Amino acid sequence: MMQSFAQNVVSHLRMDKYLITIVGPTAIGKTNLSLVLANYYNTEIISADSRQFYKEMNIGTAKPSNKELNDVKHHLINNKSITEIYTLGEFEKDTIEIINNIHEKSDLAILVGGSGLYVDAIIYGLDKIPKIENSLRELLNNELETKGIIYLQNKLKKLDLTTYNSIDLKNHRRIIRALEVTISSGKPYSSYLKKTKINRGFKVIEIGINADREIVYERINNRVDKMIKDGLVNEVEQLLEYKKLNSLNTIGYKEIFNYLSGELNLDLAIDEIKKNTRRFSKRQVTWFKSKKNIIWFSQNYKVKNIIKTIDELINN
RNA sequence: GGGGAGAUACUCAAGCGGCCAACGAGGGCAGACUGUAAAUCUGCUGACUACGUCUUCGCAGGUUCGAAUCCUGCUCUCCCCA
Repeated sequence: MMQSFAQNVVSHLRMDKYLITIVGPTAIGKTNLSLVLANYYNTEIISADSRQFYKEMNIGTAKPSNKELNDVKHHLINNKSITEIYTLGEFEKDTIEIINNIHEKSDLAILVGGSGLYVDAIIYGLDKIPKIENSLRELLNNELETKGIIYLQNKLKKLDLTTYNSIDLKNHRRIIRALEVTISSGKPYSSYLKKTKINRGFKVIEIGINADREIVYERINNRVDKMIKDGLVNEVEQLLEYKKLNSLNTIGYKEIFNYLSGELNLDLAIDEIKKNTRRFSKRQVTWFKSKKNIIWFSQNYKVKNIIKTIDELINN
């Protein structure tokens, strides 16, 4: 018995485990590809999409259909309520745990999503930073309102000169994050950023899909039109009382809130959703372009070529 | 037919003799990014053989050292009266 246990350990150690990541701009077809691959490799899918966590948001987040969710086991979709705060750190912890569980059964797990930062948190890891009191962020947001950004900049200059010199000082989000960590932990934010290489115990194969911009834009337009047909306005109306929540500061929702409040007519709101989605997709492309390990496939990709690429990497 | 208002860069819109390649907004393009990330923020946006040069502010002339800004004529648009 001991012997077979040892053998198991050995074979387990020798067998490399993989994480396939699938990234690319919104509406490009990531969900679809992930389903095909999950079926082919008989494995499960983890979502790296910062809005698909929320169970109250459906149409506007272009989640996989219920059928698709049932066909293949999905993780981190509908796992949170819009009223909860789900941090990147928690996402990292949850995802790693899920990947390890999948790897008990399968050599390969799939992470799909358009939230570049979230994917990076899994591939490269986050430095350990203590948890922050929620009230502190509220306090800093208040100070931003009442005293202005210069005040916060100067505060940061005193407390963490390194960060002051390296971040975009016009971006209040960056300043507030640095300040809340520094104030709450008593150590400068910059002292936590060590960029330590993590060892996750699995290898990562990064797959990117993209298309010519006109094609992406066309897909975006079609998708938005379909969301409206599917009842996006009604979905957003149900969430009206939660309008202020961060989770609802989301393309497709904020524009419809503006429609419901009478600031925009519906056609204009739809155009705004399309425009904001185009800009979002551009930001995604900018982010992913800078990632050196992504293997890109263009609009005419054949799934079998992707599988061939993955298999070659695994077998070498 | 008569009277009035106006024509500015991709769009809207300031400028009303030099500080104007021309405020601002929109749109577009490019980029940043370690716990709010579908968020947040930044830069560029007349042409070029680019710390310099060239061609622009309806068109054509004129005044002036100098015009998008003043004058004349023309074209077009809008409004009012007939």
